[in-house]
Amino acid sequence: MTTATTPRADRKNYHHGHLREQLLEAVRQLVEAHGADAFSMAEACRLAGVSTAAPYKHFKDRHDILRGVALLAMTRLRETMQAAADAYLAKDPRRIVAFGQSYVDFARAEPGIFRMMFGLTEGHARDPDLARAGDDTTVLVERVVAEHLDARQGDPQVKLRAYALWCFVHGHSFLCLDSKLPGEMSKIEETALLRLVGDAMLPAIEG
Amino acid sequence: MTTATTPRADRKNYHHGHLREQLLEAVRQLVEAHGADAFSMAEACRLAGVSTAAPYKHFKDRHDILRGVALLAMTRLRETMQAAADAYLAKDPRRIVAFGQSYVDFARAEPGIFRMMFGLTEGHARDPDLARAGDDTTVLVERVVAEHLDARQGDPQVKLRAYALWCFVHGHSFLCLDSKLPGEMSKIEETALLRLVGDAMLPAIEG
DNA sequence: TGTACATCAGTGAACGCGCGTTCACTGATGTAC
DNA sequence: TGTACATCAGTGAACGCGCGTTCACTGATGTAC
Repeated sequence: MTTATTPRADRKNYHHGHLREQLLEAVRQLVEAHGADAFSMAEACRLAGVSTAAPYKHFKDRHDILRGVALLAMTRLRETMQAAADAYLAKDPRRIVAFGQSYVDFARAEPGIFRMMFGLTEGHARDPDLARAGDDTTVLVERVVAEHLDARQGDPQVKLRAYALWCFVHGHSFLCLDSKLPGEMSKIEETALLRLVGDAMLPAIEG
Repeated sequence: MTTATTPRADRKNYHHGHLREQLLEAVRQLVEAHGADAFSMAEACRLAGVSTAAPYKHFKDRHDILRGVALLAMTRLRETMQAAADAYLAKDPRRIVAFGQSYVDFARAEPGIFRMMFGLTEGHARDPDLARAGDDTTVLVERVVAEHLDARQGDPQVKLRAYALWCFVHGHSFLCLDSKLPGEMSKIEETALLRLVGDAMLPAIEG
């Protein structure tokens, strides 16, 4: 949100003060604009208004800074999902729809970042921090599904259904970004879609 | 499959004969190995055993050749799915499972290509040939779902359910690649998952 | 069948480019006394 | 409060690199006569 780019000339102090944060923000913008593989350290430095050597005081290399951006985004996504869930009581049927919707909305709002989060294939893919962030999201999904079904969170049936639901929402998000949608899917139809899937998938635990 | 790399030295003739095909194959390998953004024309030329200027007799630029690879892969994926569907009678409940499984199997067998197909964001994303290939796949999914439900293919309910199913399979594929799977999901569990989703989602058209 | 010629798929050398990273350095800040 | 000093976040110049693309060219192939 705060994009206060500070060109070298404009800066008062020799020391930047918030370079780490500002580099992460600059890379976030670049990834969103040009994709994860097209961003360059040089361009990020230009955006942040520092020399090309400055980032190496805060990050090991370009993979490291990208990993940092992905980690922040993961956290942001989870907080968004959490907020969507918190907006409803546990047994409200609208809750699970809003929960899934928040995921899709995030993907649509920040397609470049969303793609990056799930597209890192190089060394950073196996980063423990990123893995933990992913696990946290898994736990959140399982908790919300368990509450929806009024079931125990550890129940294998809950885990299976939570995963199936996540697959659906994740797939829909990606297909949206790729515009593989059949025609154009309005917000209303999307809500219907989410509800259909929720209704079909979730109560099945009793049967 | 046929990876007959022909280094310049080994080649008998001045003219290559199958350079276009061989370049596409070389790029396919490189994309699979290093990702869509990491492949380089130069490396593809080395693989195919020609000078770096040769490709420009067959492709406009690097985007053009990447688009060609994506198009071939799209076709290959659709044929695989078609074959999976053809292996069962229309009303066999195993058919829809095998159909979805073929999609996931393709993603797992060629993760780099699969990622590329759905990750092109630059100019080629709006390529008409690619769009048509995507539409063909949509039609195939809708037909198989319609046959499974013994319903008319144009039925909006069929379209909706076909899309929901595709979302699920697509999302599962991506999550597999990213190893976001809860624990390790064996082939058996995956079949159960696919069947669960099919059972939950597809008969719902009557209710 | 033989020859002249148009075509065009290949060559290889060259270009300019922007990149990631390193280096010895500089100067602001915080702390010990 | 004043001074000496360690720390470390910044600088800017330089490096080597591989890339995408273009160029004038070469030589194999197919065709018209």
